[in-house]
Amino acid sequence: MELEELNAEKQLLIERLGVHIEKKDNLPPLAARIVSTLILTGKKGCTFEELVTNLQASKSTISTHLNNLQHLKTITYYTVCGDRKKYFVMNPDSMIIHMGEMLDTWEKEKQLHVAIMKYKEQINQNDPQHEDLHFDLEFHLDYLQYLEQASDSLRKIREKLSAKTNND
Amino acid sequence: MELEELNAEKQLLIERLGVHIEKKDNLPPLAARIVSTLILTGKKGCTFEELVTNLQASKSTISTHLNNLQHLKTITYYTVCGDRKKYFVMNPDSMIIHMGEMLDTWEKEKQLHVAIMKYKEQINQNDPQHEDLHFDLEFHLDYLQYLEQASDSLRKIREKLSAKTNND
DNA sequence: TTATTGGTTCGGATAGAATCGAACCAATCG
DNA sequence: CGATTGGTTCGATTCTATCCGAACCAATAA
Repeated sequence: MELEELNAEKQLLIERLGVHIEKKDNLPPLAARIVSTLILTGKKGCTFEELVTNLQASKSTISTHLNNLQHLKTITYYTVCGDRKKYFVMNPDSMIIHMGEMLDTWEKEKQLHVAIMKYKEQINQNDPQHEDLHFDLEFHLDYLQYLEQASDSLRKIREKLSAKTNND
Repeated sequence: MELEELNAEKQLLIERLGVHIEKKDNLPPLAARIVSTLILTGKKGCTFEELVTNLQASKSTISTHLNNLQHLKTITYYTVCGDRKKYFVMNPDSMIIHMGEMLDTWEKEKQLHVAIMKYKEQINQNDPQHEDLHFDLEFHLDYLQYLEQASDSLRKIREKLSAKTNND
């Protein structure tokens, strides 16, 4: 049966994607499984109950992680009239938000490299002999350049996604 | 005194860089402090004893982390004749190695996105009505493109660094 | 009103990461 | 030889992340 097969495939992908998200975003195992489930379920979303049974976890655990993920702006929910349940879905902006955080991190990393270079230059000047022991600054320059390029690339695709999301 | 100031500056930078490395590379606090100390100390390196006193940690902790970091190829050491001590320094290839790992991760991430897209396409085909609930594949295409661009950028700078390192 | 549904909150069990202390070992020095 | 230096190993300890169960609450249904 096609349907059975597709469902098995889905479970496999949930696990595979879950492991990946767990590492990449530093999330607890079950939080990552929630996210991967929502990604692979799409627009119709999942209810609290469905997550509890599908992930075989306790209500309390699911509840806590759902709240955390909402605070992180990773997920949201919608409701339908005459139905008390919440339908949880991925936040459509989550990727854009995540990219923004990445850019901030890289910005701070750049500032750190600049600060380190300043320190190393002073040391070098303070000790003009022992040139063999002088700090090598080129690495930091190269790394800064890399961060610039990566940031540019990320900024571009973020703009592109932003435009799309706003058009909906 | 200039020297005092510079040393204070160094301690601040060790802490600041340490926190950053701890998060970025997912290392234990003390391992990250070892790495940041070595980065800010440079070619002359640090001895076991210096690390123990400077980081105010136990010998066992320092020993364990030094061994782990060597296995991770993050650090190495050199020795001088007639001196039993090891002088620990950053592995000059560590950045290149780290970039290689990053590229591998991105490659796997790409494969995951491809697998997910295949799954979603099948679901869409299997259910031609309910177009409103169909999976949106564009995001994955955009993300794949981003990963490609980022990989290219990273590969370029890796080549550049490789060439330099080999010329020494 | 009572029962059910959908969900939250809190205390505690468990497991694993990170660090330490003390005993130990191997090489050199006097 | 005995003492010191440079470092390792391993068991104990501390700390924290993750998850669970049970009690609880608020809204709707009957």
